[in-house]
Amino acid sequence: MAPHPLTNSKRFGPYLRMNLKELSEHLALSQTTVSRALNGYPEVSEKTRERVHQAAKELNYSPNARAKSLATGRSQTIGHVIPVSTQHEMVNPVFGDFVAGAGEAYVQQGFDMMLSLVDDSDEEDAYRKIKARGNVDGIIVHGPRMQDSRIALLTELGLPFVVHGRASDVTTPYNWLDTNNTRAFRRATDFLLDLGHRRIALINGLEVMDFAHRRRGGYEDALKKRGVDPDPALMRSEEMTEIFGYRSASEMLAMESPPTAFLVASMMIAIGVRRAIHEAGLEMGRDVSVITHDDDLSYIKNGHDVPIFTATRSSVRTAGTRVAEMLMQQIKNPDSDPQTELMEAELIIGTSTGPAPT
Amino acid sequence: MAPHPLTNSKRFGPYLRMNLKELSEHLALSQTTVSRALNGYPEVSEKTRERVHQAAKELNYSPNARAKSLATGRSQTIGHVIPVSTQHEMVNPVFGDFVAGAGEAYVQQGFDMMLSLVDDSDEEDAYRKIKARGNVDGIIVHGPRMQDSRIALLTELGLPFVVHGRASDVTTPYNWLDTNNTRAFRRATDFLLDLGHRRIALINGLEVMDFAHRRRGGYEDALKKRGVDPDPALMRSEEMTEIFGYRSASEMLAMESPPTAFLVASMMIAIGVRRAIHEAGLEMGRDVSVITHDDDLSYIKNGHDVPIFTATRSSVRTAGTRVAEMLMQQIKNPDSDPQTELMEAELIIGTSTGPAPT
DNA sequence: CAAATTTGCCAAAGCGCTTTGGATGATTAG
DNA sequence: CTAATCATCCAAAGCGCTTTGGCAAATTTG
Repeated sequence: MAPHPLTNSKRFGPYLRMNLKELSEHLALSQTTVSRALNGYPEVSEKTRERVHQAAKELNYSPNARAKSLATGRSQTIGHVIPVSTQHEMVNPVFGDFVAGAGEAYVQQGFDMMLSLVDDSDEEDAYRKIKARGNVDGIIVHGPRMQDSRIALLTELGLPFVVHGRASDVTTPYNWLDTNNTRAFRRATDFLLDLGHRRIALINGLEVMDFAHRRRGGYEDALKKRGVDPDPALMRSEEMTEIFGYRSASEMLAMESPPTAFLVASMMIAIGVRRAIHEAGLEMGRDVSVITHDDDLSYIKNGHDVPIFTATRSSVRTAGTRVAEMLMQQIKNPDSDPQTELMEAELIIGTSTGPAPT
Repeated sequence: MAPHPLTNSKRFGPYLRMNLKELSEHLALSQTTVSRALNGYPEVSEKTRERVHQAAKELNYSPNARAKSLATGRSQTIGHVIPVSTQHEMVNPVFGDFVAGAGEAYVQQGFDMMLSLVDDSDEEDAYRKIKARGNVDGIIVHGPRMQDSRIALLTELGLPFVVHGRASDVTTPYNWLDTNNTRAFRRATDFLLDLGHRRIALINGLEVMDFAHRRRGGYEDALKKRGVDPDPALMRSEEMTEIFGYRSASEMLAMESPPTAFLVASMMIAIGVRRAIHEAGLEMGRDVSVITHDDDLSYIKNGHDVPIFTATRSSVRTAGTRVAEMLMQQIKNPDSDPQTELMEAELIIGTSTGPAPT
């Protein structure tokens, strides 16, 4: 009845954009055959397939992703959902490396990557919408908190997902990949205890975040096991900026009984702590020891050959790749059991630690 | 003839997902009317519109984005294309802030954001494919080089785009937003010259990148205008990491005639330079001055109340927002003339600069 | 050499939406 | 009271692809 409003001249830019119909007419074949040829189905002779591929390349044909996705029900797209609230998870330098790692995995398997900023306040609605709008086949959940309602919601929605991190309070099984934060910080604390330190400060990330909560757990575990009482005056928890590290350390170093060592949650914090130590006229590694967690970020490397800081290191970029692979696997095989993966951090020894001053 | 393979039970997860047909049957209305009601067309009575909205909310209906986009020819999605080559632009901490800023603008106007990693080697093919696949309405070009073939290509393809930065060698008009890098570094250099510094080092980003090239231009301009010959031994150019800053400064400070001031291209470099200065037993701001460019990143703030470093500051997050807005504007109004915007950086005075030692 | 397979291709339906060009009944004008 | 005008709503086509079920022609089989 009605001609469709989008005429060719409107749809195509100044540059030609082929569609399947045109390509098949050009080849004097049906759309079916061309489609099958391009998608590697067996019901087409090698000669024809060759011809089709040739023509597709010459005429610069790529199938329209939206049409394809509508027809197949799969979008070949992964969503990364970034919670935005007071703090912006995304601007965290860690995010860049994570996403870079994931991106590599997507490219390999022909997936696209979509970012969505979601406000904490209408989280539930947002995730429902993502499902309904249907432009992703699955999502990666960033920044899990200790108790995170998103996991139950997504399970209920039946939208495949993998969590980067875990939510301590969720007991139902789900897909996650996490660093063994507890163990890393227990080891780091042990290392400092072995060096004779007893007043060890913890400068941590926000402890609503699951990873920060676990790190603190490891730290306290280790202290208690040696009969050292965790001192609340030596613990801070906030967003992991340089300033936060600087301020915390400055203030603690000014205490009557200052810490002799700092265990901190990120390179940025560590850099701030180092500044505070210098400013106090002390030397790092001699007067005060520092251990940091190191996400092995490309732009904030912990030294080149010799590490600057003693650190618990775990590559967040590798994590990104693995999480992406897990999700794509899950999408391919929706009935498979939930996968989990725990990455161990390695303790690398730099020049920022030494025996406790006597 | 053939029933479609995707049955309801397969398409829907365990959770109900409404489509337009079902919604309209539920309301005893045609799909046309429901569609018009939801999209605010006038040919529908207020009472009906009300009913439709009500039902949509109750039944948790959101239109399928892929179908909608196929029907309208618009995808409501912006692509961010990240060149990956030796270095990974994306992992640059700047990227996180930029994308966060852009993301906010997208949310406002109901756009989605898609990231694509594109290898430099098959750039042309990749951009063609992006156009053909048609899942973005426009793209944002990151990391422009001095001569950047992407601009001509995209213009030819007729795919709306905005460049974050500029390409010096491209003379045809196109949409861009840039910081006035030349001016910023000229001012910074002038500032140091005014303080009596004559041996001023430049620790720059990769100079194939347009922004770095311009910064160097500003620096050299200022020097020459005062009759100071730019000394190649005082100039370095590489990826802007902490290590690079540290190494460059260490080496230069060990020269026979070391620089008395450093002009550097990023906070990370500056932090490395500071480390080198401390390690050399010098004091920043007294023995050696440092000015950095400061992108005002959320996680690498240049001090709180009092800036640490004297800096040329320009918020990359604001840039992200503006670029996104420009692109959406351009998409809405494809025939409008190319827009350009030049952001001025402000010079903020911290404690890292002082008169040249005599 | 006829019958049973196999091979290679095709027409048409369907994915879920928008939009065109009516149609229908209510309202107003002549 | 009839004709013209509106205000609402609808059927159906089309966006560009995949996939089902068929159907000739070529090949193999008995």
